[in-house]
Amino acid sequence: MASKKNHKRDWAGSAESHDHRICIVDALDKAAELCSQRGARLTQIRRRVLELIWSSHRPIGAYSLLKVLKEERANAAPPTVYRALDFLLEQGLVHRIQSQNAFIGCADPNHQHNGMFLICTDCGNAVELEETKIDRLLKSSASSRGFVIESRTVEAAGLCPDCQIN
Amino acid sequence: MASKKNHKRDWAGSAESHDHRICIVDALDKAAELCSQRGARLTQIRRRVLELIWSSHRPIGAYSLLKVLKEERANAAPPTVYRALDFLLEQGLVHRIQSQNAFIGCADPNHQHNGMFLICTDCGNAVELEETKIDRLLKSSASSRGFVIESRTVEAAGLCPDCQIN
DNA sequence: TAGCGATTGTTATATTATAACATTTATGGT
DNA sequence: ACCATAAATGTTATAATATAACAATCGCTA
Repeated sequence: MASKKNHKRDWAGSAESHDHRICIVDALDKAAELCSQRGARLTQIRRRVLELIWSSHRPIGAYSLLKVLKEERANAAPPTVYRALDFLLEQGLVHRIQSQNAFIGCADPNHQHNGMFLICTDCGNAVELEETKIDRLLKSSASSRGFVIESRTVEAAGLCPDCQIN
Repeated sequence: MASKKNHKRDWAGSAESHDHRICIVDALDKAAELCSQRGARLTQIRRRVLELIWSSHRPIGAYSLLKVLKEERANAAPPTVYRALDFLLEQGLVHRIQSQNAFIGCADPNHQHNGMFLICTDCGNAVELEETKIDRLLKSSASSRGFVIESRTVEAAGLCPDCQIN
């Protein structure tokens, strides 16, 4: 009957590897600080959406966010979420995972960058990499064809250490 | 009045850099050969969808394909296109461009691989790279975290040589 | 040529995302 | 404090992408 596992235990993510509550608080604090420095307004909605996104290390979709928001704010609608996401993306506080049409918190919002991710196909968790070498290679490969890169998507799917055990 | 250019001339793509008709014919021939070898059926619909995808070097969306198909086959519907796309993706004859929900012909269908692309934000053309170094780096970066990659997406957006001129 | 699996037809619907316009809220200048 | 303004949010509608489910047909082979 091949029961499909669906880990709560987390490689990147939750109780067993770290206290995720701190993860969330840190992310929100840093976001508040950055927005303040930039004169950008981290409103209630935006802050709450960011918090929801940080509620796990799994990318989360716009309509999942909406579902939760609706319980708290009866008039939440798709634009409510998408506008908040637009803001958070602009501020570099979250990244979009193109292969999933979903969103995840940025690990290092201090400097603007496109994320680079390892995404577990089993537990769903994602970790952000910073591999300057890959960017350099990609840039030089592009350059050799006269192409100038403005942004890029790098997403790898596979099995995280925890999920390989099974 | 900043008129928006929209090149027909092509870096990767059409009349000025190569005879694209040959491009299409080659792709279809190779697809037929591969499918035959594999005992996979390149039916009329599948062949036609592949041909439409190869009609330019721009990634094309499922509903653009559908629009054309409908002119030829009154009963074409979304599943018609998506099934053909599923087949072509399985056979490695096309790649999905995640950042655009669109599809493009595979430059080298002989060996199964995920594509790696440079996509011009101006003219829309895409070229497929093969950078084994990037894959090696990504693999080793994943490996150092105990992660095993099964597939990946690498897409860079920017300006192709032609479109930088303006 | 009967049976079977693969392919296609058909209808309906799920999921993701944006357009357009109305209303409310926050903020700086006076 | 008050007003003008821009920014943010509310609201309704719809566009764009993708899949589910079941029926009909096709093509191979036993």
